[in-house]
Amino acid sequence: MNHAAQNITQECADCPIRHRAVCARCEPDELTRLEEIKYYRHYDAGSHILWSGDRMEFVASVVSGIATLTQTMEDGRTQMVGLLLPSDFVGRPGRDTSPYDVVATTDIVMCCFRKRPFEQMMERTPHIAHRLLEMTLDELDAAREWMLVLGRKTAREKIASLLTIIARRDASLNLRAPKGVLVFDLPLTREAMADYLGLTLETVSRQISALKRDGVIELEGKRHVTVRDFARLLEEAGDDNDGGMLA
Amino acid sequence: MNHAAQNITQECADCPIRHRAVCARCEPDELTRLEEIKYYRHYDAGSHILWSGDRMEFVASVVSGIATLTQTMEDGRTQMVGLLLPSDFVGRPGRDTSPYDVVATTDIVMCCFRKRPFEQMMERTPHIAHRLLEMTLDELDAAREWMLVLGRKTAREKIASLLTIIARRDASLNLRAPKGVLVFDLPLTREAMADYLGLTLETVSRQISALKRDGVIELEGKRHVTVRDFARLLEEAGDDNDGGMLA
DNA sequence: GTCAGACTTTGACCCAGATCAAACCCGGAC
DNA sequence: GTCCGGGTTTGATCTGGGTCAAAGTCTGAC
Repeated sequence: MNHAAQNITQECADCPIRHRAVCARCEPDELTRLEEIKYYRHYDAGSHILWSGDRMEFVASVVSGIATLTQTMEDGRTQMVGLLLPSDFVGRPGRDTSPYDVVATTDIVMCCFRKRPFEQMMERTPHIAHRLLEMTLDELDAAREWMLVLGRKTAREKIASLLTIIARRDASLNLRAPKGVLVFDLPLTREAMADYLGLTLETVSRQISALKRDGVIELEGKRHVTVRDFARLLEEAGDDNDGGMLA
Repeated sequence: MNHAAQNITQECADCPIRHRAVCARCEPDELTRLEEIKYYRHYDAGSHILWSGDRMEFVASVVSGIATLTQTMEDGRTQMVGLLLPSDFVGRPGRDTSPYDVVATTDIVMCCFRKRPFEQMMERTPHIAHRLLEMTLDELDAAREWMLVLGRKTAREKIASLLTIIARRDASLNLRAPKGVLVFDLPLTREAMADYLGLTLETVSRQISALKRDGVIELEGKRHVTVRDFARLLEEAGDDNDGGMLA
């Protein structure tokens, strides 16, 4: 488990969903109601949280650890369609089954709410429904952004785009690094990255080596990354906007 | 404008959103309120309905014609991230600007609702908010399904997947064809298909020719398609489920 | 009818990324 | 310490789809 994730665990110890997932504007009594129906689940690295087609009996937010959403074809080709980092929300009120495999990439703790009571609460408190719509729209935007990556970017741009995403996520939690320099651990194996990017693991490895050789990133071991010039990384990603990271 | 689209125009003449977009369960008085704030817009083929970053002052459903959602990189590479067919909904309550270009592919008629009154109505009638969440989840699923297509499928599978989608859409409207045989017009140029599939227009053309040569589809002119064996097409698409098309 | 322009097809060639194969690295079990 | 196995890197080669180029088709204006 990486350092940033541990932070989240602590930050969210009393009420994980307060963090970013559901309750940005919760009144105290609503928080209390959420407290009453919540419980925790732990999964080991590598285990399936949900299989595609499984009945989903809960919605949840990630407390610590990493999970992925993947789709798989009969012949085994797989595509990752989402990455769940601490504070992310999983599950869809109003739907019975999961359309994807949800797999724990690291040991992971989820803060769960049984679906029925959660849905009932949604009906009572419209702003939670509103917040959920907003989160779904964010996910939709992210998915469509990723369609551009998958459909039109080169292998090098794809890697840079992924690093960008992970860096942004981690950096918003990890404020220790001096401004402009981002330090983080890759939460995924080369193979998982490949499945996210529509590449092979060999190509991922080669492109990471190339970015290192060209001074875009520094690597310590196989997972620990330092980015000294985030603007440069964005350029490599073929990204025109900075998502608010650069003042 | 193709025949199916004309059908929709007639079906929806009195209240387009009643069709499938927003109002599946509307009470009569809610329909009346919607009637009061709706108006129509016409766009010519090829014109921009919204530019990326534009302020959106309305939400709308497509009455007739086709539009696309696209993202473009600075160097001109473009990726289509959504296809708007008759009865589809555009616009996101709670968001101010469009993250995508919305372009009319054919002449198109939209049934629009000014955003503010629409949002107010959403607050008054929770089931519309609920329906909107559902539609957004559908879009999210479609986007993620498409990520698998973009990331992991071959050119031939991509083309077959696109035909599958268009055939399903059109077939649900066009009940004249004998069971099992689907007949429809391609609503997109080869270039637009390429932008949807993350290919070049030459590759699209070659793969369509190949599917024709192999008897998967029949072509009359450049746009009119007959599919005699839908299961075969699904197989070519690498798709395991039939989305309920085959009994 | 015929001309212009937009769309499409087809061919020849090339290259980014896949595939196949072999080492390498490193942490944990013993 | 040594061994083992999963993850990673690197090299050699192959190929699907991109690129460049030319020709074909259709439609609508005149």
